[in-house]
Parts: sequence; C-alpha cells; structure tokens
Amino acid sequence: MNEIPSRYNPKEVEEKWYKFWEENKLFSAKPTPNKKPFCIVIPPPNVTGILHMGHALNNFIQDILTRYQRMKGSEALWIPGTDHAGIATQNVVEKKLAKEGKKRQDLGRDEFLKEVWKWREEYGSTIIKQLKKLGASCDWERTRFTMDEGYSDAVLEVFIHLYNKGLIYRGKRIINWCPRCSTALSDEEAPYKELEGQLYYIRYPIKVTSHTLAGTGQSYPCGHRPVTRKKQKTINYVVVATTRPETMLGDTAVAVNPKDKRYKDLIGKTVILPLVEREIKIIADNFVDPKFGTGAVKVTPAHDPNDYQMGLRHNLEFINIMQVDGVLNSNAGEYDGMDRFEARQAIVNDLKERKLLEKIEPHMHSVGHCYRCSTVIEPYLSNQWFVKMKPLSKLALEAVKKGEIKFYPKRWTKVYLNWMENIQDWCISRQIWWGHRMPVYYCKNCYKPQASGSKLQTEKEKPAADKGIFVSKNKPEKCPDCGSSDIYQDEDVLDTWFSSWLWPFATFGWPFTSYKPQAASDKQKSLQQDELNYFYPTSVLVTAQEIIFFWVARMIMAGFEFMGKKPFSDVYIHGTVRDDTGKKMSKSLGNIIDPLEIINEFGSDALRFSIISLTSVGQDVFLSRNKFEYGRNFANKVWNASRYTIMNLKPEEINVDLCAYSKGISGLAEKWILSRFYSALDRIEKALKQYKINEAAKVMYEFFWHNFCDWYLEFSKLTLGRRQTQVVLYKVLEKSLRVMHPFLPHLTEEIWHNLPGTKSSIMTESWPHLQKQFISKTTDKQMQVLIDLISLIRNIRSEWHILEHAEIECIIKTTDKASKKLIQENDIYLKKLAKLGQIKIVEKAEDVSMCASGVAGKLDFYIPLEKLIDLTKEKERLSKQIQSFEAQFKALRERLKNKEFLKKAPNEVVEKEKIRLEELSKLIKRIGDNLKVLG
RNA sequence: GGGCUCAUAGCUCAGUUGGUUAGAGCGUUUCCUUGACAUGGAAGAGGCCGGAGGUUCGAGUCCUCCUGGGCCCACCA
Repeated sequence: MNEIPSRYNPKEVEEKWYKFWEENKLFSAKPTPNKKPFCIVIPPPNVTGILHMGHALNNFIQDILTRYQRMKGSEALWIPGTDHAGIATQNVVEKKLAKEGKKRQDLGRDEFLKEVWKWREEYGSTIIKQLKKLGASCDWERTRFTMDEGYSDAVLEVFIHLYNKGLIYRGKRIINWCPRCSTALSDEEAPYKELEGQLYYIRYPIKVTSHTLAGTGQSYPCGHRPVTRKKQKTINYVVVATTRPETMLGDTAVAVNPKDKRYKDLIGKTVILPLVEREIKIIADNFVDPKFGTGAVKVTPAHDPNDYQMGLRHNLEFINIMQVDGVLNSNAGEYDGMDRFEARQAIVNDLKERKLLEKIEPHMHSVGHCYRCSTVIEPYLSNQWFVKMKPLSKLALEAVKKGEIKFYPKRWTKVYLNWMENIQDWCISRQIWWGHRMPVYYCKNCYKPQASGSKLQTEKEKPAADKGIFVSKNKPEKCPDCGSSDIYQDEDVLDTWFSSWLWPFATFGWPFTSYKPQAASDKQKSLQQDELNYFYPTSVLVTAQEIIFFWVARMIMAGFEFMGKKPFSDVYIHGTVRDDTGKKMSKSLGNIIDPLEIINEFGSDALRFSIISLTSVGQDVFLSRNKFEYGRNFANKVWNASRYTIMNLKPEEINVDLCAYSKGISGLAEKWILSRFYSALDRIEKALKQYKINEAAKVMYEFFWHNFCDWYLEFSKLTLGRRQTQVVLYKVLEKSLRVMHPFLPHLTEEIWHNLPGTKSSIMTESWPHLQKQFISKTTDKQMQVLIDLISLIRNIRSEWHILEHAEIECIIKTTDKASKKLIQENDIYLKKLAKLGQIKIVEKAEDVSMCASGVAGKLDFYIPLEKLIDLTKEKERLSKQIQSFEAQFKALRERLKNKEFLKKAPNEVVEKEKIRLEELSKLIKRIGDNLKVLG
C-alpha cells in the first residue's frame, strides 16, 4: 500500500477516469421497468460558447443530482447538447470572413451556410469537450444540436402546428431592431440599460393663419412663446422634447393631452416640421403626459412603439426614415446616407443654426441594447412573424399556480407568474441566415405583398386570409391556390429560442418523423417513443435566473402545447457567478476566472467542491482564485484519510455485513462514529431533497474532517488490532466515499479502486441506506464528554506551557456512576490523546490548591501543577509578564489619547492599536487569574 | 412606479419550523515537521447578528418602519 502517494494528484486521477468512464459508457440510461426514471436536460450552451464559471456551477448541480439519483437506484439520464445560437454564431463566422476581407453577401446564402457548418464541425464540440472536463456524467452518445435534421424537423412541425392553429401571424409592427446584426429581436433579447442621454427641446413653428395668437400681445403659456424675428414679425412655436432628434424627420403629428389647458387652443392646428418643412397636425391623445417635458410630443409612428399606437389611433402616415443598417434613407431628405448618430448631430447643429433648438438638458433614460452585440437597438417598423402567446400561457400559468411545477427557491414563482400574466406576443423571425429557415412559401403568381406604410395588418387579421402563402416542411411543387410552380421561400429564419423551447422532448426524437432514412424505421421510431414516454416529463430543470423568460417559461408552454404535459416538475434557479467585488463575470470586463485554469491548478473535484459549497440556494456566488483552496484541501484530506485507512486495513477481517455484525461493536468510539455518520447521512439526504446542495456538502465536510479524521482516526490508532475497529474504519470510509462521490467524482473513484473489497466503478454502486438504529444521542453525549475533557486538558497544557512530552496527572471528581464508568472504560483514549500519565477518580475533592481545573459533563477535573512546572519560576515569569503588559497597556492608552497621533497616523494604524489595546487588557486579566491559582 | 434580494467575526459566507453558550472557511496569535495529511495538527483571540419599534416566557430568525448595497420588470417624448 505504500505506493499510494501522500499527495492527491488530480491531473493523473482525472485523466485515468475520463477514459474509463467513456469506454465503459457508464452514463447511458434506457427505459427499465420497475425502475424510477430520473431525467435532466442540460440547458444547451451556446455552440460558440466557451466554458465559464456559470456553466461550471450549472453543470455541477446537475451532475450531483444525477449521480445521486443514479446511486439511489433511479434510471438516471442526463441529455447534453448545444443550441445553434443563430445571431452569435453568424457573428463569429462573419468576423472570420471579415479577416479575409469578405462579407457574407459576397458568398451568398448557400455558400455562407456551408462556411458556418464548417465552423461548427471544427469548433462546435469545444464546449462539449469542456463539459466533460467537469466530470459531467451526461449520456454523451445522445448529444443533440438544435440544427440536427431530426431536431429541425420538430421545429418545422411546431411552426406548422401553430400556424394552422392560427397562433402564428405575420404583421407590420414596431420591433426591436439591431442595426449592427441587421435583424429583429424579441423583447427579451433587448435588455434595457440606464444611460445618460440628452433631452432636446425643439421648436416647431405653428403655421400662421388668421386665428393664431400672433401679435396679440397676450401672455403665452409655456411651450409656445413668441420669438421676435426682425422687428415686426412674431412667430409662434410649439416646443417638443425628444431624446432622439433625428427621428423628427419621420414625424407625422404633434400630440398633446386633451385636458392640457395650455394647448387647448392648438389642437387641430398645423405646425411646420422644421428642416423637412412638412405640414403636420397637432392632435390630442390621452397617452401624452402633461408633466413630462413641455407636454407636447412629436409623433413618429414608424420609429417608436407608442407613437405607432398613436399613429393607428389617429390614422397617421408611417414614414420610415432608416435603412436596416441604421443609415438614413431617402425619406430623410438631405440627411440621406448618414448614420443615425451622425444625423442626430447634424440635425442638432442645423436646428441650432435656425434658432429652433431651445435647450438641451441632460436626461437619464433606459435604452435597449442588443443582447448579442450591445448595439443600441432601434425601434423599427417592419414585417415580422409573431406567436400569439396568450393562448399558450393558460396551462403554463395554471401548472405553476397549482404547484404542479415548483420553483426552487420559491420566490421565482412570482416573477414567472407576473411575466406570464403580462405576456406579449413573441417576435420569432430573424433577418439572418443561420438558423431554421421559415417553412413559409409564397407563390409569385398569386401572392401580393402588402404595400408598405399605408395599410397595416393587425393581429386580428387571420394569416390564412392571404392568398398564395402557405406553410410546409418541404418546398411545394405547385401553389395550392393557383397551381403555379413559381414558388419561393421566406428569407427569414426562426429565433433560436423557437427551437430551444422544444428541448425537453425534441431531444428524444419527437415527432419521430426524421428525414434520416435509418431513423425512420419503425423499430427506431418506437424505441424513441418508448424513451420519451418513460423519461418525460423530466425531473428537474437547473438553470440561471437570466433565462427564466427566454427559455424556462417557453419550455413550459411548449410542453403543454405539444406533449399535453408539463416538461419538468421542478425548476431549480441558481445564482449568478460574480467576481469578489460583485461584478458579473464577463469577458468584456476582463474579470473572468477560467474554470479550465482552475481545474489545471486545483483539480476538477476541488473546483466542484469549492463552488458548490460556496453557493447557497438561489444566492449569487462571489468567486476569487484563493477560494478554490477550500475544495483542494478537502480533497487532499479525503485522500490522506483513505490512505491511512487502506494502509492499516486487514482485508481478511473486514468482509462482514455491518448490520449483522453490529452486536460485535462495543467500543464507544466505534459506536460514536457510526452514529455521527448516519446522522450526517440523514441530513445530507434531507438537504439534497430540497436542492440544498451546499448544505449537503457542508455536512459531509464537517463529518469527514472534524469527526472522522480529527477524532475517530486518532482513536482508531490505539485499537487497530481489534476486529471492530477494522470493520468500522472500513465501513465508515467505504460508505463515506459513496456519499461523497457526487461531490468528488474523480477522487472517490480512484480511492474506490484502491480500497479492498470493492468492485467495478463507484458510480454504479448504490447510495448507503440510512440505518437509523446506529444513531444514538446517548453515545454522542458520552463521547462529547471525552472530547471536551481532552480539549480542556490540552488547553491547560498550552496555557501553562507544559512541555509536550511531560506526562500529567489528572484527578477526576465525580459522584455520577455513568461518568465514572465512561472514564474507566475509555482511559486509553484520555491517556493517549491528552497525554495523561495517571488518572485518579475520586468522589470528594482532595486538596486542589495549585491545580488547574475544569468541568466536562458531570465531572470536575484537576491538574496538579506542582510537579509539572517550577511554581516559583512560573510566578516570576507571570509577574514579569504582567508588568510588561501593563506598561505596554499604559503607554498605548496614552498614545491613543494623544491628539497629534490620532490626527497624523493613518486610520489603519489607529485601528490596529485599538485592537492591540483590547488584547492587552484581556491578556493581563488572564495572567492575573493564573497568578491567583498559584496563590 | 411595481417586485425581489442582501446587511451576522478583519474578509467571504452558513444559520432548518422562533429555544440553552450564534457557526464554518480564509486571515490572525502561540505551539508542534508525531509513520495518513504542513494542501496538516493542537490551543487561542475575534460578534450590541445594519438601525428603531412591535409580537412572545423567549427573536439573528416573525411583523412594521428606516438606512445602505445588488438585481428584475414596466415607463421613459
């Protein structure tokens, strides 16, 4: 056994076991009668992604749950995979092309997609390989990708299903537009950030008619003050406030609140839109808040969602002034061709020049940003496809309300319900190339696209009313309306989340009509269906709070709509990984701690154990490099305790059934460690049931380190020859390893193989059964007395500077029979661990002067000091010490009263001195007490 | 504007349904390289549990308010 190194080397151990695990396919699962299914689907990481701490945390939680269930006897399946991340992947490949000086348009759609697939072949499995490094026990053979043929089939199936049900419609709407990615985004993909912007007050001249206030000389309310130009002529203005002055080019009205007295007379009048010289009306609309800005609003129906609604209400013109890339178009007149921000500046300058800019105020406001490239999004009017969400949300709401789906921690239920109750339609079309192309076809002959701008399709209009437009998985040969074969497909692709929301069932091959000839065979099909029936609904979904709306909520809706059942029973929302200053870890901030680097330095298990222990349910976790020492040290401790045990085991004595043998266990230490083990096991299982994984890890840590290693291993050294010590040592270690396995998979596997009497992999072993009969409060209490006694004696040793090797005598005073017996039976432990020479048990106190003393349980104890230390010398030493400390104390106190010192010394120094002062006063007190003992 | 969350040792955090003396890791002080382990062992020091009220025999824990961090949603001309 000497070949086991004294230091745990994670690298070696990990490499050894990855091979073993993969070769033996220990992570596969299939429908098994009489076995409880347990299934988790991985939140599919972005295919362009690189492993970060968030992934690590997420996967560790899932892996611990999966391994635990597997050991508990469930048929545990964990399905891995990646999503195609439409925009992100396209961006990556476009960047690559840009280096070669090419644009995707140069290649054309088909060639570009070939490039993307090439990229995905090369780099798409990076993240999967990295997940393996974490020790994730996924069924790797089932790795899915949202763009796989079978999976794509599910996406198209779903689109067609919803379209035929009237839940998908196309409409011209204001959507979030990213000018850089040149595509529409859903509301969830355009997070708002607070920005310091500016509020521009612009004068819109009122068209002069005989009824205007011009020249009347009356006082003017705020907002339309006269400005004198040249001498005689007075012009009136309406002043509007805006943060995006460039959108004025698309204004088609000015709106005021109908109740606003200031503007009462102006409603219905006409103003001249500056720079463009367009005549637009002043309208009244309740939307306008009289308190904001000037109480008058410019209305740009094509570039603002609220203005768009006003445009509909007042039948205004919709003027689009921008191209898809954020550059102004010909509707912008002389600003045609300018970028939106460039145009903003130009317009502001021009307005200044014409004295039409009243003022500029700083203004905090939230602006939407693209969640992929952080570009400021533009509210943009365009033709997009939407999913009606209200009908889908009904069952998804009920299921959570009824508790059929539970959130952990509970508080997320409210967040979910709130979002679901106010759900908005989902914009699912994206103007990019990489993704599932819309299964929508148009007939060139009979489909007539709507004229843009004038007439707008509303949600109420049924898409089916359109002639020459149809949905189909494959390109139809002929138009079902007119028979023409001149057919073309919609250019847009579907939102990536429109495929991810099917993940819990599409990963099983649903709807089982794959294009692949071999998979289409009946046998394969029914096999997959069996699997789906067996594993669906899945058990728990583990994910981060950021994607509750993106993904979790939508999966629940999809589950009910397409499977008629919830997709999972529990949703575990873990916190966000942050750096130690509380900032979210992100590449752009440069505060990333790379999990692979940590694995390299500390080991995968150390990373896992540390991060899991630091994360309490739903709470954000703050990481810094040194925190991983926690897990590393524990792993090393486990390694060494196992090493000691293995070195001292006699394999021939340990092969017994613990329950059957239990009558042979009489030693207090043995009974105690079993009691501690099983009560820890109980707490661990309770914690895991509630997903309190950090607590389970903590209980394990405390038991193993502070009970098993600190005490039992020390006790065992004295009785290694006894059979019961051999059995208990072995059984407790062996069971502990099994319990620790989900938390330290690599390490426990390696030890398992070195442990006598074990076979195969620890992964396929069962979780220890809770044997409550071993838990005994009496035993715990008795042992606590011994432990306290030993600790107190050690304390006295340390305080009186009694030499390590000096054997000391101890007088124990007690009238309690049980305590007496306890000491008599376990004096071997006391003698060895507290280094006692003689133990004298008495019922009445003898002369106990010159004794250090203490109390443990129902017994008092005394240590005569005379023989151990030179009392006069000690007295002298203590007296000297106390004098010196008192002098220091006085000096320090004076110093701290000194105003000069307080003024000039840095705060830290003053604080330190104060602490020192307190320390000194306590030291003085303690030495004084000791002097009293000496008389 | 609506909602959530946090405040406990110098630092990072645990603390179950209210219940004896509030815990851990790191750091720190003293001692120890003892045949499992210095990535370790032994013994210490260190806390008005953010503030103010209230409920209770009893509050770190429950309620109300306040202060100060962090987050989410909605609106934002």
